[in-house]
Amino acid sequence: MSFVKQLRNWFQGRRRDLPWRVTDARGLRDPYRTWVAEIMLQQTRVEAVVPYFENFMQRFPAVEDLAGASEEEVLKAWAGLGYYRRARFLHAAAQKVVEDCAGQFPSDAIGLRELPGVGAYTSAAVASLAFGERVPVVDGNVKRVVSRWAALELASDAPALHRAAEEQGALWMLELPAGDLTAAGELNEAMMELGATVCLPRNTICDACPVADSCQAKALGRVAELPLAKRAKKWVDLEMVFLVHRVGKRVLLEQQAGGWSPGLFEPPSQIIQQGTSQEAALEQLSSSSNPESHGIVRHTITHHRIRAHVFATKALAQSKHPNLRCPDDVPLTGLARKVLTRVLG
DNA sequence: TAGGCGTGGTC
DNA sequence: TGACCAAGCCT
Repeated sequence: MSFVKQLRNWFQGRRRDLPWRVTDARGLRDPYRTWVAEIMLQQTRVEAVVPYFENFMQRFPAVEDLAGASEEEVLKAWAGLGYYRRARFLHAAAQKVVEDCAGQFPSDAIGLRELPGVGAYTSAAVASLAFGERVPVVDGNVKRVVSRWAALELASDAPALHRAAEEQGALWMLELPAGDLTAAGELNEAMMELGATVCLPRNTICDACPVADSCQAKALGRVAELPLAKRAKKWVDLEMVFLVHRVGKRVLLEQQAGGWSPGLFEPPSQIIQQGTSQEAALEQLSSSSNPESHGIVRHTITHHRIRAHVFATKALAQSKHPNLRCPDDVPLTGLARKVLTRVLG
């Protein structure tokens, strides 16, 4: 039996009963529900999505309800799911569908791709599941399955693996029986279901795999190695001291000349060099009396992991210092915001 | 194109 | 415990 037939047979026997897997008489799904589910599922586990999806559908049963809601209402229904930009895009896309398309979703992947927040994955998922279009989806699951099945020596985040999965998926689409509107969506979901329940990142369950007999990685005993690990970030750990001079509501802020955020403002800081002490670094910043410790804030920027020791003092020698600013008046770096929040609340 | 975005689960 | 991951997208 072919890969496609084996996979479809397997999936038909064990597809999970999920609230967005509701089909009409033709076996197709409602595009609105499908779209909302796929956006929610981005980088988010099925179990986490289910209650949010059901609540969302109750609150916004149709695309017109979503388009007519306020952004605050939408964000409230999204609160806790994370990646909140998804909710704003979802809201904007609903308004676009209602205003520009009379409430009708574009019926192919190319058209769907025009909606904000809808990328290569989501457009293919909705097009295949709601419209029967024969386009392959490529997500993390599909890439893992393909990389093992074909024993590709590629990292999980390599663009070449994404392309290979797309090409292989397009070939599998060609094997589907003509005239079957449900086949493409079913194959796409079967690939993802295989990756999510059997062909796992770790502890892969090859005994339960319907295509183990044609899997190259299994034949080579390399399932656990593929896809190759993405190159680990070379983190540089940095220890810093920040001193926040306060005079009333104003704070001493220095504009960055270079560094990570040229032009932005931060309180004076000092990197604690290897072999030197926090106290020594602090003395570089202030000759004034005992600064008060406000603990440590952590921040990550590019490949640096920063632990910043935060100190504050109200005793500034001359209160007419030119660099005294209201923090709200100047652009602050992300790290400066964290430091100031720690001191000022 | 590499990094940022949120949260919860796993080891 | 912290690092890493999970149905991506945008800039």
